[in-house]
Amino acid sequence: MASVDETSATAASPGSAAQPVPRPERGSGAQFVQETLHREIISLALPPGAPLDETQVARRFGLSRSPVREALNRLAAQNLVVMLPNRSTLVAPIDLTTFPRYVEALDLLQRINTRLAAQNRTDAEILEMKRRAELFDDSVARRDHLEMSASNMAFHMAIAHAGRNPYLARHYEALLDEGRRLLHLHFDYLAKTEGRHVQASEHHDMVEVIAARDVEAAERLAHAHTRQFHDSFMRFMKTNYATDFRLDPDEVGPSAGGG
Amino acid sequence: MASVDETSATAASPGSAAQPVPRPERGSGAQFVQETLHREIISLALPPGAPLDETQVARRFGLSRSPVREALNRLAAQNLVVMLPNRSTLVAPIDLTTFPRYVEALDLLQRINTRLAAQNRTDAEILEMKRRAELFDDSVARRDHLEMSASNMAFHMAIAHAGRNPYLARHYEALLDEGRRLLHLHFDYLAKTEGRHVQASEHHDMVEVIAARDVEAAERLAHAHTRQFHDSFMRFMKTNYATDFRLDPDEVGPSAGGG
DNA sequence: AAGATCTATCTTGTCGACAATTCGTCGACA
DNA sequence: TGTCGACGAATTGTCGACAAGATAGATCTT
Repeated sequence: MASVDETSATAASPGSAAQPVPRPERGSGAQFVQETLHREIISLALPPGAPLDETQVARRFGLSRSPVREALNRLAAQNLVVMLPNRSTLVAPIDLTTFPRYVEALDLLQRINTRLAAQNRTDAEILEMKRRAELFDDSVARRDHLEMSASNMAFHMAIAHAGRNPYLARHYEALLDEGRRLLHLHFDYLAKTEGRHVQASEHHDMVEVIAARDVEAAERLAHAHTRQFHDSFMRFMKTNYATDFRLDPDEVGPSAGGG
Repeated sequence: MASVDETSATAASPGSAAQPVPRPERGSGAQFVQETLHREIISLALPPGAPLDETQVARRFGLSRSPVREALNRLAAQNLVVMLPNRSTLVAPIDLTTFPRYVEALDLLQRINTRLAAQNRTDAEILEMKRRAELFDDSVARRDHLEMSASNMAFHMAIAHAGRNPYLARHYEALLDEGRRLLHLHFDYLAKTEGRHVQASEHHDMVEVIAARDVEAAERLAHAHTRQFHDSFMRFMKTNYATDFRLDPDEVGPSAGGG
């Protein structure tokens, strides 16, 4: 199911891939487990609420429980799994009732980071943003969902890094990463119901105003971008989960409007 | 600075910083290690850059390396320690050059959380805020530095919880926790140079405007509160580290969320 | 027969041990 | 005398095993 990217190019490893038996290189055992589980959780291959038995995961990766436990701990710190004390650990459930709160937070961080990028960006960072935007376009063309959410996040993180505030960038990154599961939910919906409506041009527009150092326009576009995601996801919710979810109709971003 | 060498603490030495008291508490040894180290790092009893040898920490707590490793992993997720791969793990250094960036992030989160609290607070939460504010006053009166930074954080988190956005509250909490080390640096300075200038009344003022649901005043006070911390810390920096630190004179909080 | 209790099994938390890697020191050589 | 290489010590990453706590099923009681 999931593509196996070889993180280890060890000696004498010609082409062995796509097996639950990776190369247990010293020091990278836990990291490999973490990255693999991360990918599978993000892509919803591991559905929310699925139990993650330490022994079973250890057997699957051909490792002992120690590196698995370490990987689970790190994933728990990212809020991707929840570890019940003395009980099983399971993939973090998605609480859709907090979606408006999530968008509220995402909107704020997206706006401030994009705004700061317009203030502080260098020319080299503009080129990097363009490269990331094109990589996102490529993944969209290939309909590679995992690559889409990954390259989308990479694009926005390129902006955040240009903003030069590691604290805001870190929190923004955490929010984006958590939101990738929602994106995948969204992707499945778009693939099943109608043609994809991904507004790739928005990314390029954002780069343009950042390059022009237009601070206000950058924040406005960032806000619109969040809102686009919000509206699209709400449509998805209304059609699929037709039950009254009481997703309250708060405006996205409390004092954002108009700027 | 006053480096506290805790590595020499053995089984029978009641050290000042490192208490070798072994806790036979069954079921949550790792949590105890985490909380103890957290406290000692926050209070600067474990100075930034101090090495944390797994074996030594394990010996100190009378545990094996497994729970210690788990505790260190969680602390690493909180950016309180850094784990060099295949090498020692040490207490996270404090990069004072990023202080303006830190304040920038703290200001934003403080303003939005306080603003949301003014919007969404209940009467019970107002009472809780008042209780927390008084607990802070008590700790100030007792000159208990650890309690001061803890109760200050608890007060602001009471506000954040009233704001009803768990994502913004979580990031705010992380920033406050990271900032506690700066507060302790600050406390030492205040104790050594002049009488304490802690504006305890600011907390009560904040509660008042939140109780009155005055959204704009709440954000304004939150901003002023951050600025107070910023200015005070900058004075501390200028006197103690008289070197040209190039702490850039950016305005605290450019024009981010405010409308 | 329904509910509570006890037991069997499973899972986690912790432990001690081993292997691999890194760092410091010593020695050799130009 | 300065630089390079090897050896040794120390620390981390990983492993298998054991005990405590929890879950589920079976048994007993009313």
